Amino acid sequence: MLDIKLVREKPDIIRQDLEKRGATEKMQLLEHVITWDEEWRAELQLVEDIRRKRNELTKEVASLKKAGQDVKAKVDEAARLPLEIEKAEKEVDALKEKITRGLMRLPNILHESVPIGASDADNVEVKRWGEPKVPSFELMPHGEFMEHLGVADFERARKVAGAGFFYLKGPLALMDIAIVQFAFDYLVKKGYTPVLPPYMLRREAYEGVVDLGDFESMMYKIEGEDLYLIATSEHPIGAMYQGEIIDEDLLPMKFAGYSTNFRKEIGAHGVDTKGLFRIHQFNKVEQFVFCRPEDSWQMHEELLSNAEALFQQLNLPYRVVNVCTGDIGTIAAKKYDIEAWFPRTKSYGEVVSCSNCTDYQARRLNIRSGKVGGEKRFLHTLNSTAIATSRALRAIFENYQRADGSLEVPPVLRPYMGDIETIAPKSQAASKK
RNA sequence: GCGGGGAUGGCCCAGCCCGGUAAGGCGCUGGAUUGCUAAUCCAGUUCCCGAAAGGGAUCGGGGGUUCAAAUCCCCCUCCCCGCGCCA
Repeated sequence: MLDIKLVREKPDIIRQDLEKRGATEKMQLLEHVITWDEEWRAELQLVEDIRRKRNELTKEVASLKKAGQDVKAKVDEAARLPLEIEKAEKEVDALKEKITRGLMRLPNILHESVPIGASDADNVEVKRWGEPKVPSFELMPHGEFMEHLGVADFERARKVAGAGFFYLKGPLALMDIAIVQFAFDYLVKKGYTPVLPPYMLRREAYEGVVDLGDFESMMYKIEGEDLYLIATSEHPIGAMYQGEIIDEDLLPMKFAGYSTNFRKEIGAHGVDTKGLFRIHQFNKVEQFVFCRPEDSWQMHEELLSNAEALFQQLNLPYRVVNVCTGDIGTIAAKKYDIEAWFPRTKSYGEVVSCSNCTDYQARRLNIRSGKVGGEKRFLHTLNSTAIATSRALRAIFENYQRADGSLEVPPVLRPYMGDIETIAPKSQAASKK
């Protein structure tokens, strides 16, 4: 959420930003918010004048009573005021509500380095790592390959839960956990605090992290309870400090969260329908940072480099893109995506999303930093995928696929998997050193 | 699910029975003073509008009674303790 004071005092900053985004309707919304705010302040003045009159009369009544004098005249005069107050107050509340809703729909102010563009096609590549592999044989789609190896069962998952679910079995189940451990080991060494958060949040907490109006269509809700299954551990970790004031000396607070994530909408179906690219449930290690405003841009780079390090150690080629105005969404001031190389489609696909939300999320969550009793300000929040096992597994099952129909286990994962080097058809035949 | 106890400013806590300016402590910030990492004293320390003077709001949330509600009445939410159920 944007600061109303920014709207009031420096609307041109916001206008320029919306211009960059080419967001015409938002531009109109901004002008409305400005007008509503003026009206609100005028109306507020009115209410407060009446209230003041009432407060004066109330005091007079109190002192007259104390002195044992007649209060009837004053009481009669005061009795008329509540109705007036109520009327004007309704107006004030309605305007305030409109303003708040408007503010929440206005997007964050972009960092100057965000490229201008209409869609993900205009994202700007800023880095490329690794040699994209061009296989000498025809690769199986990862889902099919997993079934071929007998380590995943999508059919039976469909039978019991519907499309978009999976059973991972044998070495693949181990590999999923191995990826998580591998990522945790790396981040913990870097000073990140591991967190296992609640997998469900109450509506009120969820409203703090996302606009449920936009988001609800992809959320799973528990029937008969005020609980939503989380779509990412970013949400419970962000909500963790809702309404609190954090001592600046404790910043930055860096977390490595792990959870299963639940999402209803899984988007377009296509060749890779069978598999782990778009699913209702997946596992992810997430980085989340609360920091001082002056540190957030440096933290943003740190989060990206952590995620990069994981893909480098897995030896999965990737590129980094700076996400453009048309693709960035409303919350982030700047966003990098890491796109891993998928040799079967000979294309890069999104595996990591790394955002600096500046104070936009913190204002909505009402998380401030400072010395208690001293000056307070909204802190900055950042979030980034460290690694999502599902998408990493797809990349692994393409990049490490062998012509003989087996899979080479990435060396960095072997210590977490009983040192197996290969997964061959018929999972029980997985070979050892 | 049943019974009981709670929710007051950054934190702790008084006020509620009996309606009339939310007391006190801790912490923090600024200042004064003193020859010493300290003590003492003073001021400030929720939010909103306002250039300021000043004003307004605020006691978990919502409604009601009243000239006036932290306080009285009704509804709701959450937390804690015990019991029950349970991995």
